Amino acid sequence: MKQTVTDILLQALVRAKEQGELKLETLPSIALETPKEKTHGDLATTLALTMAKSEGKPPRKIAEIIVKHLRDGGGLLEKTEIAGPGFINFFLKQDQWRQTLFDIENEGGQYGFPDIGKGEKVQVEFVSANPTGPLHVGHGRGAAVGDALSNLLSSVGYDVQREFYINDAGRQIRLLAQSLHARYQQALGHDVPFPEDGYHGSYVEEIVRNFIKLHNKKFLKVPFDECAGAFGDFGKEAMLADIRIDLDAFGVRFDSWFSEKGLLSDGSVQKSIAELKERGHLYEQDGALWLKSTAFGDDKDRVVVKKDGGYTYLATDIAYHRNKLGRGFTSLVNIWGADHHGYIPRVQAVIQAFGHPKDSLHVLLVQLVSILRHGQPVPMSKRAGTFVTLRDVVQEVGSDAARYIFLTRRSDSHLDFDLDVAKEQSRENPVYYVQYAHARLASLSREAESRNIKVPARDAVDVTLLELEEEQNIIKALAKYPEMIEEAALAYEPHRITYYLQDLAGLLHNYYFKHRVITEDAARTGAKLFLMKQVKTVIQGALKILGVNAPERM
RNA sequence: GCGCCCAUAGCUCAGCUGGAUAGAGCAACGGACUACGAAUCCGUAGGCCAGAGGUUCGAAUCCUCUUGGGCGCACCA
Repeated sequence: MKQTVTDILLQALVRAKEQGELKLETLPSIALETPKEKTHGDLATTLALTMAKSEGKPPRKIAEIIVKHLRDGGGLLEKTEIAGPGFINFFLKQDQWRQTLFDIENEGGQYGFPDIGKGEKVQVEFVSANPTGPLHVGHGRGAAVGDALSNLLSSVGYDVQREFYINDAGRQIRLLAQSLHARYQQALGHDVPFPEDGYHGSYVEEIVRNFIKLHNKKFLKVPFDECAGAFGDFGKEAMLADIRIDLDAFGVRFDSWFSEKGLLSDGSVQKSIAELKERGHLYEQDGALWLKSTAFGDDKDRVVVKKDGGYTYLATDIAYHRNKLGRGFTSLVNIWGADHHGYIPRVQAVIQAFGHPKDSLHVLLVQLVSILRHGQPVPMSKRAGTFVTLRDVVQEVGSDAARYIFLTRRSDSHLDFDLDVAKEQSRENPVYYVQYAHARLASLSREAESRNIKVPARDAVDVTLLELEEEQNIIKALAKYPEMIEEAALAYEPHRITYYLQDLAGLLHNYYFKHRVITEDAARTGAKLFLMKQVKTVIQGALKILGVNAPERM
């Protein structure tokens, strides 16, 4: 619809040029928007305003010229008017709007998902928590955002892979091993000190209990350095199993679990470094090997191989991103905690050092989540082991509420997660507000069915009977859905879907409260049921992207 | 000290890559259940978009500075 109007405008411009009324040295890009104010029409363009300078004419004058040359072959437009300083407002014929109802009827769950990806391979890497402790709410937010984004991208035609990067190589795992070792000794009666910055959570003791069941006192007299691997591996596997359980309960599944350790053991790191050396992006200084990342906009160069011969974290990340690029993704999306933002220029430098454009990597930052109870923040400290886990939250408020609330903000803004609100079953809780709209519609169709009233088929419905203002509003909202989806996908902003849903649910509730759907008027009832059916389809599809259930009953 | 992000109603936040009179929810106040689900709806009030300059037909949006917050600045992971 938007495209058609754009075409009409373009043709008008061409005609105006032919008749010498406009200079049109460069063809302007035509931006159409939907005005907030209804009296400003259904679509509007600022074309005349933007052209004013290059044409050397007052914008209203230009608008008049354009409008004069408009030819609406398809009978799309009801009227066109010039307003304000030179806006051109288009009023569409009602049929145009109503057509969207048939579009939804025809396309069903596919409605609103244009194929913009065209099968391009995209990878979304998210959560990637260290397997040294349970997932906390911050990870949950990352999981919700990553999963919804993946759903969104794959719905618009991208071939999406979801990957979890396992940081299983470094000091963290060693620290976990030390913590386990200490608890192991303690559990078996040896009073050994607990490592200074070890993991204090009670889950460590639980892992140790399982360890003892398996190995008994086998490692009691073994020096730590000789059994670090055994403890580390056991701990890692236990934590990963735990993480999978939590993610599963949260409805998040990964296509791929990628181990950092593997990059070291299979020689990838060495190969990557060799390649960068060949490309001339590495140099030696002070006994260390540096990446010349400043060449790509980083504010300082970074060490890759330390003086002592050890690799930095960047070294494995170089290998990891080289590996990703080698898998043929045209676009990589990394979802990171916001505290890693300083790391972005470094990794983008890596991408470019391998000869890929900077923007083939998109880093989405996810801000921290503060948990509130009764409006008061719940204190969290990782050191003291008192952080709120994702498991706790999902158990308390449910997966739907948690996921939805995680997606009610832009990912890079702080989020206050109030447990009491999340459990509340009212308008204050956006999940219920939207789910209730869906359940209401389900209830409505049950009601219609019980009265033996059927939703009419597409060729048996008279949608011109949908004349009420509230019905128009709903239809327009439905027509805007594909646009919203496309924008959300291109901007990597799944939160837009929650806002859209709240808006649509609001329109539905408003309408539903004011007007009866099922009446004595059979034709009108049919048209309304048809409309309601399409609303339900859209709500259901949007919730599916978010990974939230669309209940038939609540 | 350098860099990144943020500042919008009392609170929590949207604001669609510069558009027309800045929007929701909560809280406050006042209303609506003899009909398909009141887990809902309607109304009122609430703003110098942190401040100051600039860019232009037009700025919450872009640029500069100031103030006030958050976070990064390792041969840690």
